[in-house]
Amino acid sequence: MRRIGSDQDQVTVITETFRLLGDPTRLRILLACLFEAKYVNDVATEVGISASLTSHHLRLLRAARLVRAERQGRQMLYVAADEHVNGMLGEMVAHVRHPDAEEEESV
Amino acid sequence: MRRIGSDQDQVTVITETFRLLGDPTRLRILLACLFEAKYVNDVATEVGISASLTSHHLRLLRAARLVRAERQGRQMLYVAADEHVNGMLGEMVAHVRHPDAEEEESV
DNA sequence: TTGATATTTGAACAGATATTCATGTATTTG
DNA sequence: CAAATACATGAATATCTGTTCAAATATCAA
Repeated sequence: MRRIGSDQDQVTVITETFRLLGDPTRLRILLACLFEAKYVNDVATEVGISASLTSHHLRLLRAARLVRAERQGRQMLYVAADEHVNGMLGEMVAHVRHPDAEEEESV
Repeated sequence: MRRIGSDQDQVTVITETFRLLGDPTRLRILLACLFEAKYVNDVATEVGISASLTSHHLRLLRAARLVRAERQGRQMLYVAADEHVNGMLGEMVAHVRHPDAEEEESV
């Protein structure tokens, strides 16, 4: 296995990407267009927020290459970027669902 | 594949965990005790921060079950929790290293 | 017990950030 | 052209969060 974290810049990029996923609204936006491409307004409606806020978040997700964008007429199609995003979310779900919690602690 | 994100509470827990990984200092702490258990002071020295700050972060990582703790005399051994953490970091690294960036954009 | 080491905890502050609202831009339709 | 639709953008703000410092706790040694 390759050592992770030896590169300083890489840690910066990684944390930036994790940080983006660390907001409930933004994660719901990403999940909304995980399996199928969607328009901004549809995402906004599905998540239950304004189109403006949706656009703000999509811009950040796009800059981090977590979603890709494509114009269709006057609408914009957004979809989750690559399969690593999917895999990462899968591992995270597996971690959260982890059964053998030797000690639970309320924050 | 199982659908992700249908459960509201699960999204909350997942974002909370992602948020913890989204801080450079905290991620470096986690990386420091990824492959071997380490004492707080050693982690602090390795990362280059105070023991106090290290302890603050380790408490959060522990609450999210990202690390496990074990007392050894008057020292505390911390180590990354399960293999999902490793897998998740691997997928994230793969995403960041992704070659086919169709369009780069500066934030 | 007293002192030293290792870690934890709490409060306070400074900086970051998600959200809202108003405005601007692009694209299509009449 | 003008009007309408769909997004994007910028500024302002209220909240959150990482960090520091001081003090507390725990464990061991003498």
